[in-house]
Amino acid sequence: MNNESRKNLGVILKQQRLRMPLTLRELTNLSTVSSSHLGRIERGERFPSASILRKIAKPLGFEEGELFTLAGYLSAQPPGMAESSPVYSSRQLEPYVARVLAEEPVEVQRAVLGLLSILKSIAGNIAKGKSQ
Amino acid sequence: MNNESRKNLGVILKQQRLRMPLTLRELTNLSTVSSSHLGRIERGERFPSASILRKIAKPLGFEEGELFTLAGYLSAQPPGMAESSPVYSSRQLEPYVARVLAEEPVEVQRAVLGLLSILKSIAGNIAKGKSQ
DNA sequence: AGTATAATTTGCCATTTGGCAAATGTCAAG
DNA sequence: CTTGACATTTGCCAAATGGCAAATTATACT
Repeated sequence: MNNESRKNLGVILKQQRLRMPLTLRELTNLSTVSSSHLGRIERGERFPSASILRKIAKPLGFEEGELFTLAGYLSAQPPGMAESSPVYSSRQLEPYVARVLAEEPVEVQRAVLGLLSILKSIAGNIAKGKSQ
Repeated sequence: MNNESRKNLGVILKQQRLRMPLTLRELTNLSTVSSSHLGRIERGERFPSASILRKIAKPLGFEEGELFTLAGYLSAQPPGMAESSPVYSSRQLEPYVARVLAEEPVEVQRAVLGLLSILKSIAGNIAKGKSQ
C-alpha cells in the first residue's frame, strides 16, 4: 500500500468525520477504535485494516463495501448488480434443498458443509482401510 | 478475530482449493501469496488480511465480496437484485454454500437435509434436558 | 494576559502478518 | 528399500497495525 493512497484515504475519512461533525474521541466511542489510531490513519501514518474500516464505516455514514473500495481492498463495484448469480457450477442445486437450507441461519448453512466434508473424509479413510 | 473463525475460514479455503484442484504452490503462482502463508491460513495459524483475500479470491473462484463476507470483514451482503430469484425464500442461501452443495449428487444434497433435521432434534432434546 | 478543558499528536510497545529458506512429509519409479 | 521430485510445514525475522499513556496543541472563559 503506497504512501499516496494512505494519505488519500486519510483525507477522505477526515473530511467525512468533520462533515458529521465528530471529534476523534467521539468517533472512538462510536467505533471502539482508539483516537490515536484514528488520527494517524487520517494523516496517512497508518493504514486501516479491514476490521478497523468495518468499525468506522457506519459511524461515518459509509456503506462497508464503499469504504473497502475506497481503501482499495475491493475493486470498484458495479452498482446494483452487485451479486450477479455466481454460476452455480455445472451441476445443479435442487430447488427444494435450496429452499429448506435458506431457512437456516448462515452459520448453520456453513456448518452443514463442514459436516459434509467430515463425512467424506471418514468415508475416504474407510475406503482406504485405515478405519477411523 | 477468534481462533475458531480462523479455522473455519481456513477449512473453507482449503476445500475450495482442493476442489479446483490446486496445490499451494500453484495457488501461489496464481495469487502471488507465498505458499507458506497460504498453508498457515488454511490451518488457521494466520488470518488473511484484506489484501491477501483479494489476491486469492478469483483464483479460487470466489467473488471478492463473497470472500470478505466469509472472513467476517464484510457483513452479509444485501441480496441486491438476487432477491428477484424466487427460489431462495425469505432468508438467503449463501452463494458459497449453494455452490458447494451444487457439486454434490442430488441424493447427497437431500441427505444433508436429513442430517440437519436429526441434529436439530437431538439439539432440541439436549435443550430440554432429556440429555442425549 | 492566564488557566481550565477538550482535542489531537507522539512515544512506546505488544501483537500480528507475511515472506524466505530450510526442514520435513509424500509418493511414484527404479 | 532408495532416490528424486514434488508438496507442505516450520523457524525465523522484518514490517505493519493498533492501543495506552503522556505530551502537546487548540479553544473557551474569566
